Amino acid sequence: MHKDSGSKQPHLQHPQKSARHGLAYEVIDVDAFDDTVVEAGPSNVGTATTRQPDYDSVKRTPSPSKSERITKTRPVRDEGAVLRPKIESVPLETPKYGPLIVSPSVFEVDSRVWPPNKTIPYSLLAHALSTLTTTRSRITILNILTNTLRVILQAHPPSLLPALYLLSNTLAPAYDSVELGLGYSVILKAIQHVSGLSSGALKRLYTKTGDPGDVAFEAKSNVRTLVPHPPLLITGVYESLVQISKAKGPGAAKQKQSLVEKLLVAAKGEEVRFLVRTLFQNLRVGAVRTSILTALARAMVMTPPASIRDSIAADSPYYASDDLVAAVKHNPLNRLSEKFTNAERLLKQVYVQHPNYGHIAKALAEGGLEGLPDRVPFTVGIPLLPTLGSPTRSLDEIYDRLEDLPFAAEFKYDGQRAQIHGWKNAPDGSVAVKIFSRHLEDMTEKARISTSLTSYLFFSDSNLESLIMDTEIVAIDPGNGDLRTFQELSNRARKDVQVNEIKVVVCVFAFDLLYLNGQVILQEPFRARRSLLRSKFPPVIPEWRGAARLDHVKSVDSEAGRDAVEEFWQEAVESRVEGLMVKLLDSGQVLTDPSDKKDRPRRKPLPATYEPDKRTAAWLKLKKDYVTGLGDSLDLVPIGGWHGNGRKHQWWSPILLGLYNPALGKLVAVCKCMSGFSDVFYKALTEKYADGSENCSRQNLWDVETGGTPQVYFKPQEVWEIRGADVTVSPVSVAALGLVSDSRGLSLRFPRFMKVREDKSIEQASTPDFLAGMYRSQQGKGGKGEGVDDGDLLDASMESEPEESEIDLSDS
DNA sequence: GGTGTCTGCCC
DNA sequence: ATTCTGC
DNA sequence: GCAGAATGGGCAGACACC
Repeated sequence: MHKDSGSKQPHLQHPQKSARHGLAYEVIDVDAFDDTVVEAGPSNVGTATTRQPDYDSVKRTPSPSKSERITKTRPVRDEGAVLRPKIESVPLETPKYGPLIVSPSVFEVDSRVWPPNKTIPYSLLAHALSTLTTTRSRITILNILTNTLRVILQAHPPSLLPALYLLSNTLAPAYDSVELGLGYSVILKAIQHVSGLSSGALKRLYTKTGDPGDVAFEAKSNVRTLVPHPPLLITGVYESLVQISKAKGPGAAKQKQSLVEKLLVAAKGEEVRFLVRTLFQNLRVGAVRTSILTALARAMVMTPPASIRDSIAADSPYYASDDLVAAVKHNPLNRLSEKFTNAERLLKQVYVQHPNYGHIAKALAEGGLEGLPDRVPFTVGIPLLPTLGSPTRSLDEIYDRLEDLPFAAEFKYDGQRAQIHGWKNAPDGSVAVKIFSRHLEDMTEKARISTSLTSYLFFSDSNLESLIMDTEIVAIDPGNGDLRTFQELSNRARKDVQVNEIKVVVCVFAFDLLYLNGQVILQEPFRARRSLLRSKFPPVIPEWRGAARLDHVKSVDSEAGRDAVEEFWQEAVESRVEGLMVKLLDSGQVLTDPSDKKDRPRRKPLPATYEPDKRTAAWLKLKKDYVTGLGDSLDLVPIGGWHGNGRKHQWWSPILLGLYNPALGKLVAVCKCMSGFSDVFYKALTEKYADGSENCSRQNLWDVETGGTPQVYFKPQEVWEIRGADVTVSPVSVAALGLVSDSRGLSLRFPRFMKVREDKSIEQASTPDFLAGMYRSQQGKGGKGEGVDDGDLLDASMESEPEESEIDLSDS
């Protein structure tokens, strides 16, 4: 559910026929049973949660059928070996857990609850996650996670890796492309099947809670299982998820659903909530990745696994002796925090260069923290997390932040980030290439053409042994090399790419070099890395027009003077690029607070090294659409909305926005928007358009034209300024339909709310003609390449383009 | 076999 | 991607 | 300033359904 809740998702709008396929269950009328029925019993995990089951929405179901009201579900087939403990028997009762929400210095792993080498029940994680939801304090969150991992490290180290995956909403390293292939549809069918509730009841629960895990928890609290299930184990749940990910081919959806149902049937109490959140890959407990790494480091400091305990040196910078732990109870300001800091820095450094929990968990079990970077090293073929840029809003701001430190300003192309690895294999000298996306997915196959280019680099330079390059892959015109749009790049095939069937020609714009011939060069300043990149890898324009080109990003250095930089920015604005990336060339020092005008302002070091996983202040991005007056602004009317999820569940979010079509006197939907609203604004908005009030209806009362169907319609009455990066040709939008394409409308990329236009009435909102003009004006820039090429675009040359002054309505 | 739905992943 | 929020 | 959360448009591919 973390992805989309609008028209693309059913959003529980289409009641499902009650699913009775897959694993056969008997749905049993609850009235047929009395309290003597064997019950799994409410688990005693999650004592910290304050949520209580609320049957309201179930009771309010209009004339519920018996079977959908309160039911029991009895599995009539074997529950599947995956969920069964394989080695030793595990007691059916959930263990009594002590509180995890205490300082690690006073927390003790209770050996009565946790005898060594017993597999750990999933209920420990559910308990931990449930405890996490009671706080927003970073310190407390870290304490809870640290204590949880200490239990695992002491009692059953083999559970560590699956626990890390379950806590981090992942199944495998990103570059291993393991996917659950589960989403809204399958999971809700499974919940429906297991709970026996109608889809209408689930829909009401979902609207109320805004969380599928909460829906499952409440739905299942109505169900009492007849057969007590052995407890879910951390290892077992993880294995089940892997099973789900492996279901492929015809019948896969049913197979996945059946595996989900087995998990749901076996889950008790809070386990249900977090299991379902895990299936949605959105745990929503305030801990994603950094917190988990930090907690793992701290857990290792305090409770190293037995396998390495004997080999710990007394003077280790990482491990806390029993004496130290005892001392910290009386004097918190001792060296424990120093050890935490050391361990965190070490573990994070290792992870960002080798993001693989499997390798890290194994190395920790075998040798602990000491020497970890040697056992989990930087490795060509394994992606490192990329450096990211911080947004800025003007060149002035950039000069304020970097002062007179030299920098390079580079074109920021609108393509796809690609980290290219290439190396020669030792035995036969064959060349291997891997290409990774910004989020470290392996896209070698999709980027076959860039893979060939990389191989070519090795063939043309026999001294080349290995490389890792940071690049942007951009669609280009094969004839003249003109830049093409992101949308066109997206048309590339992603699987089974045949080199002789290339439809989208690309240029690989290289902008950084991280590794060369066995040498890690992250620690070199950008000037040195760039110089190596330029000298070792000159541009390549192959003769065959379908082949990928290699080029360097267009750039200018600040040493050329501010006028040259200003001019370069103007060039970027006029070309089909997103803007500039400004990068510090040499490490230096900058003001802590550029607006601070004191005599002796504080300064902080600013390294020009490659900083994996950092949104560094040494890389500043300046995008056209951040700059007032340059981006595409539309004045749109809020015409509908959806119930939000998670922290926004009490508000309308996203909001559907419309253009005003003066010819029809009607509003036409363009896009949804969920960004740019403050909580205060949401609150006021949700009150103004209160569900059921005269301003808000389930029916399309005000006759607006919508592509999809919002959950509610708003009475059109106000105008908002909405900023976007680009106008896109949309397969779903009905806005400006027929003006640019007969079959497709127009929409907005990266829409966000700027402000209410108090001065405008809805008749003064932007029109379809205006939007179409904006699109054409955008197409006119940066060469002649057409952004969309499937023949249904209308000839723009006959239409008038709006004057530049008409484009920006943001201020007048 | 064609169309629609769902999912994951680019930005 | 963008943006907001709490710590 | 970091970390986390909510969710935008839009594409290909896999599968479900008819």
